[in-house]
Amino acid sequence: MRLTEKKITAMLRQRGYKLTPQRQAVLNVIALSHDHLTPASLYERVHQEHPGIGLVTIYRTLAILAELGLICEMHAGGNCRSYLLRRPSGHHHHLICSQCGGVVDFTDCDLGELEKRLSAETGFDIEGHLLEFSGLCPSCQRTASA
Amino acid sequence: MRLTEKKITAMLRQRGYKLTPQRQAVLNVIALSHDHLTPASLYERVHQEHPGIGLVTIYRTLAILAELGLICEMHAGGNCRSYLLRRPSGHHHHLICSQCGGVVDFTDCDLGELEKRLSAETGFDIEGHLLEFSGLCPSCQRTASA
DNA sequence: TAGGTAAATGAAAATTCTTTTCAATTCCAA
DNA sequence: TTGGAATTGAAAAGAATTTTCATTTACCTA
Ligand SMILES: [Zn+2]
Ligand SMILES: [Zn+2]
Ligand SMILES: [Zn+2]
Ligand SMILES: [Zn+2]
Repeated sequence: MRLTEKKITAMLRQRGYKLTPQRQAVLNVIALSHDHLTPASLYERVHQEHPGIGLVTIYRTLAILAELGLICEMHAGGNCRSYLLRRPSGHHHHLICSQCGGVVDFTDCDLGELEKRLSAETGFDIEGHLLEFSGLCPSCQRTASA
Repeated sequence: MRLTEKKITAMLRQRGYKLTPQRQAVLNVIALSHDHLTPASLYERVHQEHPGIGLVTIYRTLAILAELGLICEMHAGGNCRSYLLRRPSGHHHHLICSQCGGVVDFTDCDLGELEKRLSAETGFDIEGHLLEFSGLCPSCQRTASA
């Protein structure tokens, strides 16, 4: 069990959510994974170890984690329902490998200047931004060139 | 009929697609709209003028437009199936009003430096990026403060 | 300017994907 | 322990999207 998972279980309890074995199993898979997971792929992984756990529980657990802000939503590959454990707690973005789905976080997006300029040019009151980079991770680059 | 729509019908023909009244109606709505539209909202608008046109045709037309690269996919609001006519033909991004859905394009994202830095730090071979700003357009700001 | 033909259409059925319902079970604070 | 609210899985319901198919239509060619 990782530190991140401990923190999460604490947060769950804090909000009155129970810590069931099913949730632990789902959390474990999410916490240990470094790629983004769809409900279906998460279910697949969880199901291997715990065949009793249903897809409904996956959806419900994802809803709770999203509510608590513990997971990040990914958009790579045109999929709006792919999630990753939130690792840096503050503002950050993701670099996603288009081959293996691996994700690396980065925190300094430096979009302040651009935002100011756009705001001035368009009159928009800018509230937020979505930024993601995609490419090939070092490991997948080797595979590709082999 | 706008210039953009003329170009589009030409591209359609070029690829062997027929120019049916149904497609013209769908194109017309997309070309004249400045907000992003989901298949359902597009259907709703098209249906008002042309009640015979079915939702299936909307989906099929969207698929063609996407294939030809004539529409942009939006991610704001967690919806991966919201589209907008592609206005600048080159690389560009969007500024989206979270209230009315209006979209403004901008072309100079200046992410080259950041991309270089991330590439050096992570070893990723970066292929592309997704960038969207969201906020309130001038008109919706007035409504909000009233 | 017909006529032939491949493409397109709409309705309905079939697939996904996601949420709701509900009875049975389980966590956990007292 | 035990009471009670929260959670679970199965099944049903609902929403979104795709496929199927018989019929119609655009548009190239003669
Ligand atoms: Zn990779
Ligand atoms: Zn940022
Ligand atoms: Zn607006
Ligand atoms: Zn860009």
